Amino acid sequence: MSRSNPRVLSTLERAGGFASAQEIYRLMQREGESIGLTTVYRALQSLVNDKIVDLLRREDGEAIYRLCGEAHHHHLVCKGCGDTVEIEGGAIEKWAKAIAEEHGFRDVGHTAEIFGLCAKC
Amino acid sequence: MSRSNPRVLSTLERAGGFASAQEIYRLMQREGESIGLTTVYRALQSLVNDKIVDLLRREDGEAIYRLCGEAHHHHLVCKGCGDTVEIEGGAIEKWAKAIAEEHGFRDVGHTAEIFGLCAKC
DNA sequence: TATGGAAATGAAAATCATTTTCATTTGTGC
DNA sequence: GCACAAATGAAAATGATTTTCATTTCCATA
Repeated sequence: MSRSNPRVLSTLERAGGFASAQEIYRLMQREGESIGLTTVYRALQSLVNDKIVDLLRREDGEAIYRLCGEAHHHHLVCKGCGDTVEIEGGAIEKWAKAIAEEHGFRDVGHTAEIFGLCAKC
Repeated sequence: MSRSNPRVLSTLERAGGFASAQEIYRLMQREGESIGLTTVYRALQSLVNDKIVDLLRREDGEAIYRLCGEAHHHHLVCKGCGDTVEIEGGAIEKWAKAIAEEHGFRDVGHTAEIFGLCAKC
């Protein structure tokens, strides 16, 4: 039953604990690992079932997988050059939690991103 | 320039202000409206650009469009039933602004969404 | 050590939302 | 009426994800 392929999990870890199925597949290829795309998808599904990774969505709808418990962070992205800064979101975490509780929600996650023009652009 | 087809907007309203492009298309077909799927997509994109509707994602990644008020707000979305609550984000506005300034960014916007399971699910 | 079946694998095809292309139609000002 | 821009939509392209199915790998047991 457990199709949680350890090579896929380890690649996700190496990717910074955050990547799409396609990215993981490409990464494994580049590293000379022999694996099929189908297997990557199945392994990720299995990891989600086992609650070892979270399934989120990018803005364009593509599925991205994140290791559970991975300290998650947010991004400050430049609209001009695409430069990205990882930021801590302590304030956000509290805000999300408070709002969710207020409305009776549980099992709560969130996404937050800031975008603008960096100093250079 | 304005491709905000009024028939599409009115169908989205009739659908309860919440539907996917495919659903709107099917609904219009069923009602005997003659329209192409492409036009539905273009009209929705245009409505999103004009900030007349919000673009969200279902669990499976499909885009769903939702009528929204003018005021900038955030969403608390139920992963189970898709129920959505519009929330004020005063804290977020300040946080985003502060972080952006700290890194020398200007012309700043942000996105933030909270998701979880609502009381009913 | 064989062997039989269950689980895992992956290539290729299928699916499905969305976007692009491009030829045609519609609308508007002159 | 006429020219030209904008709108339309059918069909093809795209891209992520899932399904199919034949093959391979494991593993327990004879």
